[in-house]
This record gives sequence, C-alpha cells and structure tokens, in this order.
Amino acid sequence: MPEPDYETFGPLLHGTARAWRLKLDERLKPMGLSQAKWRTLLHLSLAPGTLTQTEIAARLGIEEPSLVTLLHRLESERWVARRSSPHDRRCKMVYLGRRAQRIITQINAAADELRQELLSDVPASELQTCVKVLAHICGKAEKHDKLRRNEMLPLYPGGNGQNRERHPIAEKRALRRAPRRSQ
Amino acid sequence: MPEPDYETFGPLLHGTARAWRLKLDERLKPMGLSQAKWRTLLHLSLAPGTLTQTEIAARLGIEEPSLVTLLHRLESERWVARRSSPHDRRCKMVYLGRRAQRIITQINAAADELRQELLSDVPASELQTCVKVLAHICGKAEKHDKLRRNEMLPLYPGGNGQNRERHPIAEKRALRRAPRRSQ
DNA sequence: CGCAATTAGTTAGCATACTAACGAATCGGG
DNA sequence: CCCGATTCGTTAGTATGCTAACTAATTGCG
Repeated sequence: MPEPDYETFGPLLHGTARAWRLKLDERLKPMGLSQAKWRTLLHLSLAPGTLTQTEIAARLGIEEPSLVTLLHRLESERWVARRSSPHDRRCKMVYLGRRAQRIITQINAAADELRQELLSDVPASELQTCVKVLAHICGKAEKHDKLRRNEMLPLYPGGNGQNRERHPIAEKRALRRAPRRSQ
Repeated sequence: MPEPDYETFGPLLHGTARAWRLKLDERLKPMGLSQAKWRTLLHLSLAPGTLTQTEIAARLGIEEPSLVTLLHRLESERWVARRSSPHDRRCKMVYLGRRAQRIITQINAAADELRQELLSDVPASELQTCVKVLAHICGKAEKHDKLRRNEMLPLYPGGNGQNRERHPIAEKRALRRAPRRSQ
C-alpha cells in the first residue's frame, strides 16, 4: 500500500472540506446563521476585548472588503453593532448584540456535535497523522506565493482556518494614544 | 499523544483546502483560468464524448444554475461552444474550443506539479492514512442530511471534489431516440 | 392519442469571496 | 509643526456558488 491515491488527494481534500461546511451550514440555517456569520460571532465572543474590523478580517482569514458586506448583513440582522473608536477615528469597534450572545452557546454546541459525529470513530492515532499531514501541506501551500504578511504563523493558529495574525494589536494601538504614554 | 487536536481539525481542514485552491488559482491565473474554469475544461477533455450541461454539473459537483453562468463566461472567452442536440432539443452539447484543447495539457501539468510540491515529502504511509480518514469523514458528512440522490457514491468519485454521479447518462439518453451513434 | 409528470436549461435574487481604487485619519521623520 | 507614508474602512466591479421558480421539450401512462 505504499502507493496512495496521489491523484485524488486534492479533490478528496476539497470535497471533504466542502461536505463538512455544507453539513454545518445546514444545521445552523434554522437559526438564521451561515458559516461566515457564526464564525464571525464566535471570534467576537472569544476575543479578550473589542475588535476592529481589520482584526476580525485577519482572524477569519478574509480580506477587509469581504468583511464589510458580511458585517453589513450581521448588523442589519441585529447580531452586531459598530461604533467608532474614541481613540482612533479611523477604527470601528464591533460589538456583539445581546441577541448574538444568547446563541453563541448553541453555535458552539452544534459545531462540537458535528465534529463529534464526524470524528468519533476515527482512531486518535490516525487523526493525529492526518492533522500532521494537513498541517504540513497547509504550511507549504501558504508559503512562497506573495504572502509573508507578518512572518506567517506556523499553522492553523487562531480558532479557524486561515489567518496570519498572532497577537492582539488593538490594545497596543489604542494605548498608544489613550492612556497618556503609560506604556 | 492519543489526544490529537480535535478542536482544530475542522479549521485546519478548511484552511488547507483553501490554501491549496488559492495556490493553484494563482498559478493558472496568468493563463486566464480560475479553478471553476479549468476544472470544467478538464472534465470536458476527459469525457468520452460530448457532454450536456446536466452531466457537466454533476461531474463538477455544482448545481445547474451555477454552471449556466460559468459556461457563459467560458463561452464569451471562446473556451467552449454550445450547440443544441439534434436528438433532444432540450439539451445543449458543450464542445471544447481549439484554444482550450491546446492548454489542457498545461493545466494538467500545473496541477500535477503543485500536487508534487505539496505531497512530495509526505511519507506514503501517512498520506495513505490521511486519505483513509478524509474519505471516511467525507462519506459520513455526505450521508444523512437530505441527500440520497442516487444512492450516493462511496467516495470522491469523479476527478474532482464532490459529485454524486457515477455513469454516463448521456449516451443512454441519446440512444433512446437516436440510434445513430455518430458520437 | 393526449395530457400529466419529468427533465434540461434558464432567469432572478441572494451569499460569499476577491482585487483595485479611494477618502479619511493617523503616524513619523525632519 | 508639517508633509509624506501608512493604516482603516469603504465602494465598485467581478467570480463563484446557492435556491426558487419558470419555460420548453420529451416521456409515458391510460
């Protein structure tokens, strides 16, 4: 068996990711949430403080313009609210609405449950190998190209799929102007 | 370490698939091709005869309306041509333009090369395990839900990511009315 | 045969991503 | 302190996917 299906690995990888995503989307749809939306809410709930749009985009692994329309939808549905930062008038801080806070637990539960279903009967050692291989491929695929944003995190860093931001910049930036050089 | 990163497996899976796709897109972009486009061309070139839109959509794993706009783009760029079937006026047969035939080799070469780069230093046994795990997950994720189109192919069937069609229906259909097997 | 059911393709409208180009605000070096 | 460079967010335009609802053509049962 030292001759695995090299040919079909790519399609299989894409197909599996797609099937997983569709499955989760389907279950969260009744709650009015799509993947893009609940991922955003989840990141907001996990963040230590408030996030700016740039930070959210980095954590989600999408570009800022993509985030703009996404936030428009979330805002029009009352999931989040945006306010200008008092420290930097260029920034907009994004807050979770109460409505969102109430169902983040459900989102997590659904995601956990699906993961449980899909991975339950995969032996831990095989999953471990799979993670290792995927992480290796992911690392190689992300390199080179034209990226190199900020030295590129090792692998799947945050809580999602693809970002390249490693420390909260917000606090640092805000503190630069606000607390009168206390830092 | 019988405790792999269950939590991050989903994101890692998505991130890896995404990175792979972006990488390939990037390399084929200079040729004016995106993933959706070259996958379509590839399927057309691999098919035994001419395909109808329904067949192409099934092979690509996308819905028919999605294929319509995709074909519009391919047609306006002279990659493909469409003609009504003489046997069934509802059908439109899709043909590869000469321009397309000339670069299908290049498409395959680029895809092969990238796969080579990304998988070369993954031990065959580990890749084998990975394929097994992914196939298992993919199978589980595709089941249940509301699908069950045509008893669901085992796993990553065609040459892409997600389809659920297993035999050429075209020939059969065409022959029902047109016993001339001119193609 | 004749009409109901099915099938192929389309249109409409939406969701989600991207790049390019831009305006406003801030930062930083002189 | 001021001007150029940078950063944040936005708009515009495009690509790619979806579902729902429609038209046109074909099939098949009574």
